[in-house]
Amino acid sequence: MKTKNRPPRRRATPQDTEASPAEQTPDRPQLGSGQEPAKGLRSRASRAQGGRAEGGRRRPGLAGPGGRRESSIQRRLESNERERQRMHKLNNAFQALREVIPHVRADKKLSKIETLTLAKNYIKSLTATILAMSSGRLPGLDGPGPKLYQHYQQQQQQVAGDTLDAAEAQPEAHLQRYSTQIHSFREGS
DNA sequence: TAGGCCATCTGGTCCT
DNA sequence: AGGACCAGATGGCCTA
Repeated sequence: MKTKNRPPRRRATPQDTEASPAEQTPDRPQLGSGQEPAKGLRSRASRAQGGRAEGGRRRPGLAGPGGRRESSIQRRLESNERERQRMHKLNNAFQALREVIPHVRADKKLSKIETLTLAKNYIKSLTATILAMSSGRLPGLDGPGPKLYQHYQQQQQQVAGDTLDAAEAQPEAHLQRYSTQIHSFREGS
């Protein structure tokens, strides 16, 4: 696996697009995202927002001065901004998730798919650990142990039924898989 | 240079 | 009706 340790990318500002009018094409509207400026590079927002005829899908409806109505363009710009904010929230959530997954090399940022996969198996390993502790300590007595274990068994039977993967239903397998993934991520594979 | 990852735009669809 | 959500498209950045 390659490293994904590059610095966060900047986003465009209205100033950006104004600062590079030569790169703008007349067939796309100007958008403003209100983010911090870039250094030497056009931001994604700047690019895709219509600076050039590249970045993002090109729509015939947007083409040409006589393309869309002003109100339609304005709605699209507002929609773009909302979508951008939504994706930023999603990315913030990913970052928060990365920060609670232990045993990950600090200098290597997990990709989104790595984050989700590792988190899933981390949760499973924690569940297996809790079960091992509670069922061993409270066999047949009052308390969460037996109920939790029953619930877990039901879940695992469902998983096994869905995936036809018997190993997936074994708590030990979760811990093993998590450990393996941590190891592989650490090695940058 | 290829491949992986990402940000952004966009139109369609779902939801409130 | 308007916003949220989703997936496809596109091109830039980075590493091996």
